[in-house]
Amino acid sequence: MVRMSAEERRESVIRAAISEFGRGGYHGTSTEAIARRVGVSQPYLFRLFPGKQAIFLAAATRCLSETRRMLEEAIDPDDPHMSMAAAYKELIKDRDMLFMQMQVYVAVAAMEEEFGTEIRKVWEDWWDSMHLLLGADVHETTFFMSYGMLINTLVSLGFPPDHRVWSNFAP
Amino acid sequence: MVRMSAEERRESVIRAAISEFGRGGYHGTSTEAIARRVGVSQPYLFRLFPGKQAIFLAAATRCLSETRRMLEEAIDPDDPHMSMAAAYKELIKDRDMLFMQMQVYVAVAAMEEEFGTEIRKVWEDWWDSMHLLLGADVHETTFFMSYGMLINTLVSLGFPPDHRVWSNFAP
DNA sequence: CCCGTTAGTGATTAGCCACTAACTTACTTT
DNA sequence: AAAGTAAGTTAGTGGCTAATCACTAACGGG
Repeated sequence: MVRMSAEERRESVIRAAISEFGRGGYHGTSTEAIARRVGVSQPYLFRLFPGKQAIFLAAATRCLSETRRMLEEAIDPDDPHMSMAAAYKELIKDRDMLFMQMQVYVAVAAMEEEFGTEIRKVWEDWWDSMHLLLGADVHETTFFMSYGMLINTLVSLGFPPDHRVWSNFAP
Repeated sequence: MVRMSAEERRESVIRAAISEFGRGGYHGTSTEAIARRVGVSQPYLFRLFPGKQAIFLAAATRCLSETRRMLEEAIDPDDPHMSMAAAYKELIKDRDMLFMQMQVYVAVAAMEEEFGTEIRKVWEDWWDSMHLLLGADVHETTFFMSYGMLINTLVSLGFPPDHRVWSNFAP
């Protein structure tokens, strides 16, 4: 048994939660499954977090801000178009994170009052950050985020990279 | 009590399922809830469909092909860009359908083997149809579908129409 | 080395949910 | 009107799950 500080454990829980919720969604994931992945008993999660919703919310915000951070690092403001491809390629690598992103969107749709306000804020910040990086051009920003969302969809649906629906992304 | 033919009932079930699954997702929706909305006892669903998965799959394919049909009707091949806005506006009206679309994507991600093959086929057909309508220009098609997926996201997240993340869509 | 604090567990429970079996009600056909 | 068939119900079961409670093991400071 490895003892950790509560803060470190919470960190592990968030990472595990991103993977588990990413696959099963909010309702399809049991706290048991998360606990198992962390390597800790299920009741202990409720000492680290007030409830399942809190775990999901922590994982959700982490997922979005982490994704944002990766994009910020990958984009070159001097040549946004060229660096965009590289940025997306980076994102696609982490399937768990990408699935979780989609789960966040549907979770907000389903549980507006629980998650809406907080998640919108994080997403908004992300949008603003991209907006600045891309030269504060609304068309450019919308274009960029659109592509991201389509990629999310294509990955979620499991289309192989050589499928024609991808044809615009690998020239 | 209103008696219907099994076929008519199945139709009602599919419509109810789109609404219910759209909100709760696969795991967050009980067959009880669907039955209640249809106005029928819960066990009877299992006479109309072999199981919950079958209901979801029927609702999922219906949702995608219905969405496709609406777009096909709304797009004017002579002026795709102008008609696109109108097409999307039409789609956004039916929140249940839009939410269901998102739920389909995450459901495929989570349950590849159950839904993957069938859903990919329907989506592929949709993509091909748009591709033709838009003059078989890969850039144009990708652009179009991208915008659609971003709109899905923004609606799911519940951003009000006057929010800046929408600024590119209401010129 | 002891004792307060912090990390962690085992057992349990109330509620929910997909699915089954056995039965009833209503329409149709002859 | 009887018999057959298709639409629908009531009652029930086994499995799972979020959350609680009472408890134990390990660390660290004086």
